[in-house]
Amino acid sequence: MDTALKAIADPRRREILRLVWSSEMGATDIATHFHDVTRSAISQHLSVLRQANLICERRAGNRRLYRANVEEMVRLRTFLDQYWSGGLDRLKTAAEAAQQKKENRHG
Amino acid sequence: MDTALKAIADPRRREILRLVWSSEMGATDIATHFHDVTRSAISQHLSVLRQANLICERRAGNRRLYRANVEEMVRLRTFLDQYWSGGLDRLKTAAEAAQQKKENRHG
DNA sequence: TTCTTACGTAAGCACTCACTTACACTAGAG
DNA sequence: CTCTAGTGTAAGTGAGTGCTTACGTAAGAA
Repeated sequence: MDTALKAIADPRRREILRLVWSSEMGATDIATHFHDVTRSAISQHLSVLRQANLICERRAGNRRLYRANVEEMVRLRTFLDQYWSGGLDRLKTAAEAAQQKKENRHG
Repeated sequence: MDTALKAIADPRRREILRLVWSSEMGATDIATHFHDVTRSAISQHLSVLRQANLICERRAGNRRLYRANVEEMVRLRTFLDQYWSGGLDRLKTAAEAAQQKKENRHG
């Protein structure tokens, strides 16, 4: 989970994820999308994303097709959502404490 | 924004944020919460969080009270939400493309 | 003033990261 | 087999990170 979070903390990798989110793409196609960086760098970014389980790889003859692992991204999103809401809940805890007591007495 | 994302990618900093989310805490109090790391390390983590604008600092006599900058965290959450939903939208784009054309002609 | 508490910060170290160049490999075409 | 397109990977580099120890500083107590 931490690995995934660090993986998406990099803007280049987020861009890669966007590229392969809805459609499969070969590594070279992905690399061609970035003009300020080497194909090798992109390949290593793909490695990081693969290790974080954020992308899936499929081999087709010569090529390797990548697509985002939406399941894992949803898990990541859920994790963050719980983190946020956990914090937000604390903000309300004091205010809700009395309220919940009342509700309990009324229930 | 990227700075903030990298800041919360560290579990220790996420824990710190949780601590100061709902209540102010002094730096030493925060450090005391972690038994496997020095007060100095925590101070540097606080620096990172401050630079990412994720915490606010208030001075009270000798002490420095920290609290989470909820506004910034909400901004970060919104940014990620747009990122996720942007990806999910792409999943539906093909299906919706024809639909939207129809709607435009009808409008 | 001196002492203590509560903190930041510089210096150094081991490690990781993003990147490049260079090379190795695999699959198909000829 | 050779040639080429598509791709991973080793090696090296400069920058950044997380940590520690050691020191510096601001605020109040005695």
